[in-house]
Amino acid sequence: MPATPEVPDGKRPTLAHVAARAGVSVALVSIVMRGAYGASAATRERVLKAAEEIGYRPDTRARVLRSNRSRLLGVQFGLRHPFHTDLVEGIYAAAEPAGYQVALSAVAPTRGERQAVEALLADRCEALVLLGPEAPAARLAHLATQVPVVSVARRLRPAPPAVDVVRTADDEGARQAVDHLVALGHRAIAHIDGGRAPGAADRRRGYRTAMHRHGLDEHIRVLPGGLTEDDGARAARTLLAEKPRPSAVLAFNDRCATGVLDTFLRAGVAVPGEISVVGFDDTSLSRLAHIDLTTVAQDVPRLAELAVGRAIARLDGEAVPDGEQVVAPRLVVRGTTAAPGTD
Amino acid sequence: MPATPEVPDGKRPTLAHVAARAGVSVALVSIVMRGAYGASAATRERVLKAAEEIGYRPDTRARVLRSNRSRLLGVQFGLRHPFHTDLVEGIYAAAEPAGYQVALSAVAPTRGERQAVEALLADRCEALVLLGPEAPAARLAHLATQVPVVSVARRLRPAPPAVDVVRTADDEGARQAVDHLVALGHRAIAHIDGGRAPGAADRRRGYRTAMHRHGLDEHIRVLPGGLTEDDGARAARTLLAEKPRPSAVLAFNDRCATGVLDTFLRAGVAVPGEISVVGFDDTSLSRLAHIDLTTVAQDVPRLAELAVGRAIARLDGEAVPDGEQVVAPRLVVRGTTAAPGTD
DNA sequence: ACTAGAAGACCCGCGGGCGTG
DNA sequence: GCACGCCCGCGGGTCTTCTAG
Repeated sequence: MPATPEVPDGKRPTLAHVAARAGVSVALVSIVMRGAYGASAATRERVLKAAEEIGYRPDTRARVLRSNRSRLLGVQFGLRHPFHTDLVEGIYAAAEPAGYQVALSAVAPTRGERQAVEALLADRCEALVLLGPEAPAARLAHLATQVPVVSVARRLRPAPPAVDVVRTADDEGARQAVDHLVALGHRAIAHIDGGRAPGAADRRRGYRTAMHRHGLDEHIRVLPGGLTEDDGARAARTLLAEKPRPSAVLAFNDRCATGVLDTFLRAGVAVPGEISVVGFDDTSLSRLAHIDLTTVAQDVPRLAELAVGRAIARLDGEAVPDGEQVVAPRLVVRGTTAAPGTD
Repeated sequence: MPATPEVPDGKRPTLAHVAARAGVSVALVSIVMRGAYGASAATRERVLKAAEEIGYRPDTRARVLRSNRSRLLGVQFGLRHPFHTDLVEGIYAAAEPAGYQVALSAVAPTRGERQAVEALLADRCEALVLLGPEAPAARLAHLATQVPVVSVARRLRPAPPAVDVVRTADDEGARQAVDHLVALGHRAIAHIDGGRAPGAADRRRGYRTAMHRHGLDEHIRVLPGGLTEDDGARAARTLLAEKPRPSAVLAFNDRCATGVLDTFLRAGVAVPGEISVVGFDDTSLSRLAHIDLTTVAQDVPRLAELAVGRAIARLDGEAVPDGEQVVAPRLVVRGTTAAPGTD
């Protein structure tokens, strides 16, 4: 029996198996598998053939162990947030061309942010990209002492040193929405907010400031909301019960806006005829033909690209200036907004 | 200068650093970190303190390399499918108590199933749990020669050897929906199908069979649909244009049903007054108060538990009988179904 | 004398077998 | 019998060395 059997039973083939089969050294197989310089074309072909035949597959875990780099980006996200899943798609698209792998760690009912991050770190991720993290700023700062940390869509005030923030100019987005509505002729514009959700404070502030600038202070109206459809529906029911109803509503996000829309439709309140509705995020939800929601788009590919780029820059030891990267939002006008009283 | 400096600059602390700091051997630290037997309480405390101080964190990749088991379950899922993300939550809940970690690999526009699976395998996952895989059965069979494979929600005919299938009795679910509608007095019940999506064929067949059993052959009507809201909306528009409209619609899934609902609402067609709508999956979408969709529930926790259980059983070398694990669906009656003509 | 191609030693961080006091 | 240390190997990358041309 040979020292290294060609077909290792139920076990995973290794470099040694390939080497034995191809009749070369292990080191040479390593060179070939990495596509590195130092093997002749003929050998290369023999080795690749042998690897193919026994179904060899490089073991990333062993590889990482040796080379001190893992080239792994850890991403924490919420399974239930469409905005997060959209971002994850963008992160894959940005990371892989840069030569980085992505490790996903979801936040779920049975799995908090702490666990999600611990898993990523134990897995040797070189940097952490956290989508809408709700952990205390101090915790993020502590993490950042161990590994580069990028907070996406969650502003941190005061900014802890070394924690990068990539976010949309939420206040500016709210302003664009208000400007649009005012230009259409609206005056009584209400805002259904996101409570303590990441970004909510800025959107609220942006709304208030914009209303003030238009001299509409007396129409400022912030209703408690949240980030789910139910939150939006609840706030919408409050509005329905009112005598002079606002003629337009800016919701915290698209999910919230969807809840508002649906509640109005069911109550026979025409949108945008009787009331205009604006969302936030431009998730796939709002783009659907039958929702057709006017919304403030976050530039997801750009956010993903910046987040990945920032993490990589830190890893490459570039002198990255502290400070946020703020991406401009863009209002997308669709079918849920119109001049008031357009019935 | 000591052989192993206590604070390894920017590097990750290892067992050796902890050992040096605590003044014990590396092996002993290993024992303590694993909570294994063989260390005195005093030593244990000293070691843990040292580890804490320098921020030591076990390296799963090295650990995996050493112990031939990785205790890692690879999960492939679609970021855009709420049903998948719900399942992922269930898989976390089922796997972690059983002592298995979960590795997520998403299918995205820039990342096909092939890439997703390759990443999982390179990462040394011991088994693969594929949610609604669309790869050819032959490919799945090939994978199964290397590692246990569980296909969730995708039936395989003929069943390849060694590929486990965990799925809902889709035909039975469609039957329950039809029975419910017939009991309410409906006769003209249409089905918006899912094309070639996993499960679509069975739901279509279940619908046809049920209609036939009720003597409603002449009312059988299958419209081409799909798994997104837009697909549902498109089919709904087709129905709107018809003269004698069906009085009820069974949609392929909840997303599709949502599209149908919205289109009807916008057209002023009352649901369930003029037309009843039934979805499939019971995703969080349908449970929302303002959608309140009657739907066929898939037992997500059970599916997740079976999928994980099956994978683990294979890994434990249990003699698992080939064959599918079929989970019963359960109709959840909510607000979108009623007797016909209840206006 | 110089180079491409190939081989061997050793290391990464950790866990287990076996030994020692 | 308990607490602990030494040594080796998991799979693969890197550095050094050796050989043939």
